[in-house]
Amino acid sequence: MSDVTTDLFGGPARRAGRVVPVLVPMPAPRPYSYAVPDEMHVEPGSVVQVPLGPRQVFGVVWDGAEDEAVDPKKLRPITKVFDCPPLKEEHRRFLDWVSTYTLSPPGLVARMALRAPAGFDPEPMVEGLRYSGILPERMTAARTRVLDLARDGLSWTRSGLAHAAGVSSSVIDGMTAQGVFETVFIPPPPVVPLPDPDHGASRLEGAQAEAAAELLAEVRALKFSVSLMDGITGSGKTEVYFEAIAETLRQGRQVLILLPEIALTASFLERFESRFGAKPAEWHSDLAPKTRERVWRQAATGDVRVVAGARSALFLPFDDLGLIIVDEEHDPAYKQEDRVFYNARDMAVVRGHIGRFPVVLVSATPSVESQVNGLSGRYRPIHLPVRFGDAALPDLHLIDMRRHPPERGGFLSPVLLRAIGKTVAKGEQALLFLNRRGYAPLTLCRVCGHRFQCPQCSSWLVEHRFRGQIQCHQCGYAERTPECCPECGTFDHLVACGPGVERIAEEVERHFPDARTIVLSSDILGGVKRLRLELDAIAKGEADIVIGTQLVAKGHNFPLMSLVGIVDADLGLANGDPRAAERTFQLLSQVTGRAGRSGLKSHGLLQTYQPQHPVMQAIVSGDAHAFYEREIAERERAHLPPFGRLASIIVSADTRNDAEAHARALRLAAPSTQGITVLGPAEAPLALVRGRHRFRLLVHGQRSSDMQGFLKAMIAAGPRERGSVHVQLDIDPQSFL
DNA sequence: AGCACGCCGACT
DNA sequence: GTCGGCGTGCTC
Repeated sequence: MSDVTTDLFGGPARRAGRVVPVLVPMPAPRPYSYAVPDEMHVEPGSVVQVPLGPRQVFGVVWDGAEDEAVDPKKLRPITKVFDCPPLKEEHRRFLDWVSTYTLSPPGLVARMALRAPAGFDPEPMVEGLRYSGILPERMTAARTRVLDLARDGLSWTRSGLAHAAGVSSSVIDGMTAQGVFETVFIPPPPVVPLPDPDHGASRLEGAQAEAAAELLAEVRALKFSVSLMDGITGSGKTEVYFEAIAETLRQGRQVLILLPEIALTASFLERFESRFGAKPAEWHSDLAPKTRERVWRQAATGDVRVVAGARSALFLPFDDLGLIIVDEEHDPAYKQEDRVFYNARDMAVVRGHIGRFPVVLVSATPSVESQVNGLSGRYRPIHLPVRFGDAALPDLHLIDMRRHPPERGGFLSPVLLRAIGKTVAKGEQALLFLNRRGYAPLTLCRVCGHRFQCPQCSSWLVEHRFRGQIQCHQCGYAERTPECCPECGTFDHLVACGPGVERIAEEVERHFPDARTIVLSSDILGGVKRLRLELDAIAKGEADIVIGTQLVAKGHNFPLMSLVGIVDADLGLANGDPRAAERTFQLLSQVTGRAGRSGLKSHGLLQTYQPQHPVMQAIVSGDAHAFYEREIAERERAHLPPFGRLASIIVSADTRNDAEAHARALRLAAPSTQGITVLGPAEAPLALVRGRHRFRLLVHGQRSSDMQGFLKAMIAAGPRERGSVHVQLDIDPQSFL
């Protein structure tokens, strides 16, 4: 190989001591410099191993501005270059962009693209067999079947051939011993078979066909675009975007389907398989290490055509990515809130822009900012109405709790109780939804008024009667339920305030002692396995009344479910979160959508003290558009995203006092800034509550450059405890691409 | 982010 | 006398 003239790092190589920048997985502000040993070939994007302090780490050879000379005495040589495709130019620009946008060190962003230790070297060849032309000494029926397959001269794996011929592998071994096969080395099999774009194509009609045609046109245009596809559950969004995937596959390009982690279910994969004849490669946090490496590598080589993954899949080193689908685009799980703070939905848009390919955002209840982008024409809106002849939507009604109060000590109104009774009597199922785990969210002493509070983070301790514990849902602190008040020592005067699912179950059992009642919440004893069993049991009709938290909102179909009761539809409306109304709308839409999917005439009843609230009105009238319009206007008034003309800053910290203190300092650091919102510990994400002296700034605004200048000044001037400032720019990325 | 170094409290 | 908590500083 010729050397000097092909040096990719500008000009002839200085033979003695070529130096390249390398991004290492630590929070340095820029790449470190390493010496390239003679005879070693590296180029920008090469995945390498380098010494860093006392250990060896993975890194990526970078490019860009020449960095100032580093003390040559510090310079150490690259240990090794991995034999894998270098990260592509567009991938590197993407990582740079994410680093700048999120104000995260580039090395930590690059680390997300290298999350497959040991996947960087090629997989070893697999030992295989090929027919040698020699016949076995004696023919048997089993041997004939094997030879019929092997005669084509292609290579087989030992177990693959045995399986295909329907014989045991000892038949193969016997033939091998007689020289029927010669050993060959074949490339390892792909992690998933190739998907066939024309495998299970179904004919789409009406609105679905029109929507698919629009997406197809975007794919064929071979350029950047963002489409926002909305339509309620059952309107066939998945079938429509499958058509866009098929077209991208026909172009020979790769596809990424982003899903919130919990939506990556077997049922989604099966749906994909029945359309394309093969499963997509999966990518999520609890993938087996071996599989993880293979998916990483095969995405890089192009052997994997479709990846369905959680947000981190966005950082895979695709060979030729041609389409990203972001399903459930409104889902907050797309936000990563530790180390590098980013929203995968927005970064997907950025990756599409850099790679010049289409991105499709999909949701039954789009986020307000995406809706705005759809309305303004920045994203192309595609609306799917309900298909004619489909199961009717549930018939939804509000229960005004001021007019139909529950009996003393209860939480279920007589109207809802009557409806449950009727449903159960018909042999159908009722779902009661309350997004609150445990028995009661607050316990207090009736004698002295003491309230049980978390000693670590100061939120209320939630009683879990079934486990005999009081727990902090913020930080995980738990203790045995005390029998007396720690303040005044009085026994038997502790009182539970407010309902949780366990308490609703108690009330239901009191009214319907003969009904089979199940409580479903994420803290269920027996974990995910038990949960799956319970869900199957419910689907088979082995329960009459199901009481569940938000985990019943997703996915599962209960064919016998004909009543949904929302115990407290107002819960979540008044928690200080600027997205409270939006989140409630999304959650309640999902839950009420659980009924009415079976052909049974079904009903939804929402208990509320605020029947006039826009969320309640939007849900029962089915007029989502009116809700969005109002919500958008509301935010415009409050200078909240996506319209904040001035920066809007949200500070959250582990105590409300800390948050207030930070906010005061921010006002001092940047007096022109308006709209500082302070969130207390209840709203602070778990990760931040756990680490002490950490706070988070959520900055909403429209222009990234302004935001960043402002933030840098503020960080320099503001209070900073051990450098642990985390910043999330919750801005529309398109406005400053 | 890791990891070493270093300085004060309770224990095999 | 040591073990071990986490504060501080460094890595091309």
